[in-house]
Amino acid sequence: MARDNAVSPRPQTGEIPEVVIRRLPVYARALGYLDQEGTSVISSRELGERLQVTPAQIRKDLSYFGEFGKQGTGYHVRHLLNEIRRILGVDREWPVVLVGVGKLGSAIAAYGGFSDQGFRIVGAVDHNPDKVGRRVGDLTVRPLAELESLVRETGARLAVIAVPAQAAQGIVDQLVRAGVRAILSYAPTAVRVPEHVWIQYSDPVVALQSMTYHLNQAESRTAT
Amino acid sequence: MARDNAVSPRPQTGEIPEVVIRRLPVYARALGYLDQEGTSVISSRELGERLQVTPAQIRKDLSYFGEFGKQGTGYHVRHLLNEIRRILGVDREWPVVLVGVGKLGSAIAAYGGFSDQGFRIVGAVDHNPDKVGRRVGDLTVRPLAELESLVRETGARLAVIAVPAQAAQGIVDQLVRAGVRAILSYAPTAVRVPEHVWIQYSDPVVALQSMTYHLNQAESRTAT
DNA sequence: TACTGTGAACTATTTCACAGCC
DNA sequence: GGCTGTGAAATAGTTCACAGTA
Repeated sequence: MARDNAVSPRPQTGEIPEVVIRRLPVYARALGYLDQEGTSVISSRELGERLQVTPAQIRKDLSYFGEFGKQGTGYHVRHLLNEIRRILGVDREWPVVLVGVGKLGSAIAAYGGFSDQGFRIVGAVDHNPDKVGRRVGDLTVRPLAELESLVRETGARLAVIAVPAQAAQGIVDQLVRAGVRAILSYAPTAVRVPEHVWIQYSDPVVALQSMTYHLNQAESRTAT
Repeated sequence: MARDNAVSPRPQTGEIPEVVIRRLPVYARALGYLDQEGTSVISSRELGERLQVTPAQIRKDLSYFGEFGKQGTGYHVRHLLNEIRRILGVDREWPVVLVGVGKLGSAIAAYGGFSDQGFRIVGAVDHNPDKVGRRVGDLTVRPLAELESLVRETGARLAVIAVPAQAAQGIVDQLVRAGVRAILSYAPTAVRVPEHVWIQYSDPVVALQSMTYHLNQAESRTAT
């Protein structure tokens, strides 16, 4: 995964840490709710309480991108939200291709939460001929062979994959070849991507397994 | 989230970093595949290539828990896998309750990947009366009112929630009250939990949004 | 020779604490 | 008075580099 940053409109010094970028969407989401609730101004302390994050962290994170707050007052919710959305590039629509429409893939296709946030699933493909032609969400499933042309036609730079582990690397290679630059993978395996391509994994089993460690610890502590 | 560790069977010095614990399941998953493929021994370098992680990191991570390798050779796959499974506490079955059986929740209930890894979904509840009584996977959906008794009866310490943002905090509070100690949340919002309860979030939109930042950066670099 | 396990060095991230401002 | 923005200090995490060993 490429990590280099560069020219920016802000007087930014050096690199912006990846962890900071990962927190920005969380801030944006909370600000969206606050805005809906009619809150127009919020301090880093209040936002931090809501998100269970320290106020200093919020302020420091935002300071990488500019000065968005007002001393003595806090942040204007709507304004900060817009700024973060602009920074993240989510102030426009992103076409996304979906690979794999098994149970999880179908749920993703039907999930409204993407389009709400500007991610439009523009096509879905599946390896399984039985699935091809089926409707999921408002899409018709296309054959895997059409994956690369789908990416090229739609200009999608983002893909979500929900395929079995053995298929993942091959799919990723095809996506990359066709021009995809960021992949969210639900396949339970690690894959290799070139430097300029971003990948993120989401595996519920991995998440649960790291929590069982702590439950065990707590238990053995009690037992002692 | 509590972070304290304590007595341990190993000559372990101090705390084990949370990041290390999060990588353990990833190592375990890869070792499982290696074992299936018939690989019996692997070096940190080879495993690192597969996972796109430095060999030093793998060795360091494992060293928190003991000495599992052989100099000049590497690690015995099956043995290391068993050790990691034991460390994570996934060498036994964990009952899990599922809250919310909308599209995502149903996909989770039907997903075989959990039971393969020792997570058995022992019950599912939903707020919506229309969903109550339906079958998902091999479960019958129960009313939300039965959530606490379900947790108590099954002794579940783990929960997966897939509910709307507004419902999340209330559900979490009920789960905690009933004795749940770790929650995997697909609700698109942050919630508050007491110190002794672990929570992990998984929101695809958040994941995608942090990637669009980088795509934008790459684009503006090219444009300049 | 080819590897592990690990202190020590380095790098990254978080938190503190306070000047400056509304 | 209450809050932001931010250097500096403190912590946390990663990588190096090598002694030890099969």
